[in-house]
Amino acid sequence: MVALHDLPEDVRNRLERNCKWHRFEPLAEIVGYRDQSRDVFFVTSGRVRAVIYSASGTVVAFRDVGPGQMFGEYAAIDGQTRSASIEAVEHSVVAQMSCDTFWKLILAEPAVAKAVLVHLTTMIRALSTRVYEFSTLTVQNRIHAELLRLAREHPIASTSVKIPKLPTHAEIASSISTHREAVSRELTRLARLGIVERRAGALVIPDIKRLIRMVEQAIGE
Amino acid sequence: MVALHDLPEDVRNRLERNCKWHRFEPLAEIVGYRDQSRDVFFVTSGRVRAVIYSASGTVVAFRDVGPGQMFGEYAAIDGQTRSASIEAVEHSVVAQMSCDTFWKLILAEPAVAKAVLVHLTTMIRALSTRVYEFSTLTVQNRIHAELLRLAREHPIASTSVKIPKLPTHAEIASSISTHREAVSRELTRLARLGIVERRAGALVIPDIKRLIRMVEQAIGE
DNA sequence: TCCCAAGTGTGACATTTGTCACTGCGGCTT
DNA sequence: AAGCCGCAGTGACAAATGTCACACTTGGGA
Repeated sequence: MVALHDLPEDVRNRLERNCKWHRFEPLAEIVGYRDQSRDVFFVTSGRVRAVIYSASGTVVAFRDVGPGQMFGEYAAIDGQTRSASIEAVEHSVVAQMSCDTFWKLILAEPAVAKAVLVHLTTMIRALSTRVYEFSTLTVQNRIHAELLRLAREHPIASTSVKIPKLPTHAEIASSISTHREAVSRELTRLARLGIVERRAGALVIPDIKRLIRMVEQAIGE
Repeated sequence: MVALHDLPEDVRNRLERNCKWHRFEPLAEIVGYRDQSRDVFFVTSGRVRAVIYSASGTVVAFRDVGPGQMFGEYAAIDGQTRSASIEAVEHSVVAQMSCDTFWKLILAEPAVAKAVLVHLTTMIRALSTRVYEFSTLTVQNRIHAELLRLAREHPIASTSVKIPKLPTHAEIASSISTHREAVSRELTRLARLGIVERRAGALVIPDIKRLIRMVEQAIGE
């Protein structure tokens, strides 16, 4: 997370005056794939998502961006076209900063430079993992790995983890490159095996270590 | 490319004294996947490759690093373990710089900071493309796209491009997540269609625009 | 309350992709 | 010159994955 919060107050104030603020409704497109714009955006509230729609209708989801996080940084940094579309998932408020201001900020504030560098390597690692999983894991195992990633965002209660708002099957599918049906079937299978329990809107994993073992075994095979 | 060449000479000399130099034979492992080291390396001559071997023997290739390029930067930046193994492909000479020196360099030299930022976004774009292609293209189309990428590294002679040293089928396969056989078969098919011509050790693409059209059509479908 | 839309569950089937097994071809070594 | 080795070519088959069709569930609005 790029922590603009930690900047000296006068710097932050000046930056905020340099931003344009926008609100977006769900499904609104904020940035278009391959656009030539180069501004950087900071999400204040809500949630937006980086996706690419192929012409045949397949949706590839790259990442979700929530409060305190930024998007649009790739084009701002390298001057290329937008690497993906950004669309609002929820009602969102975002601040728009020009690429020039962003560069000045990076070069003037070492803490920002560090944060951006770390942020970029984090993205690289996430994408590498995805490529690696795609190359070595079956669809089933990718679903397990994705469940584990979702679980890791929530606290462990003794051995069990509750994922309160499980994304739709279609959303899960589009982040691991498969189809809704495969996710549905696998969840049913995992439920039969007692590895997950489906509760209204939520998913409970009674024994998270068991899932961890399954994933580790799949990766190390 | 992170251009250390462009630094003032005194800075560069000091840096070079801070580096340890190494030579590696082909197949030597320079950095191990998940190691905890954090040094950055610069390739002076030769070529090294970032790969992960799954326990089942599948090889996933991430990128090749040649003279003037660096590797090991992710761990140096975020302090995590190594994201992949690095092994020498050819006899290579490599300079090793400590993570601390690297950070000082970034923070002291804006040109270096910029270069590293651009380099990281380039990596992100390459990985995103790979994820996108994997999610939307068939094996055949991924082979076409990879051939096009290889072709783009070489000059166009009127309409044709010659790829002098085509990587082995197995190498191509491991950068697009498929198998040697698929590459072999598809090259045969493309040769029959007149889209490629096989010459001793080289591959000629007589009409590069035709290949470009094929790839664009596949992506936009 | 009822109905609709979005999301889900599941079977049957089609297609793609991977696996195995074997042959052939250079180039290089002994 | 013979033989070996890594890479390449290819057929037959197995397995994984995707597609389609349709029924069911559920949680808000009208």
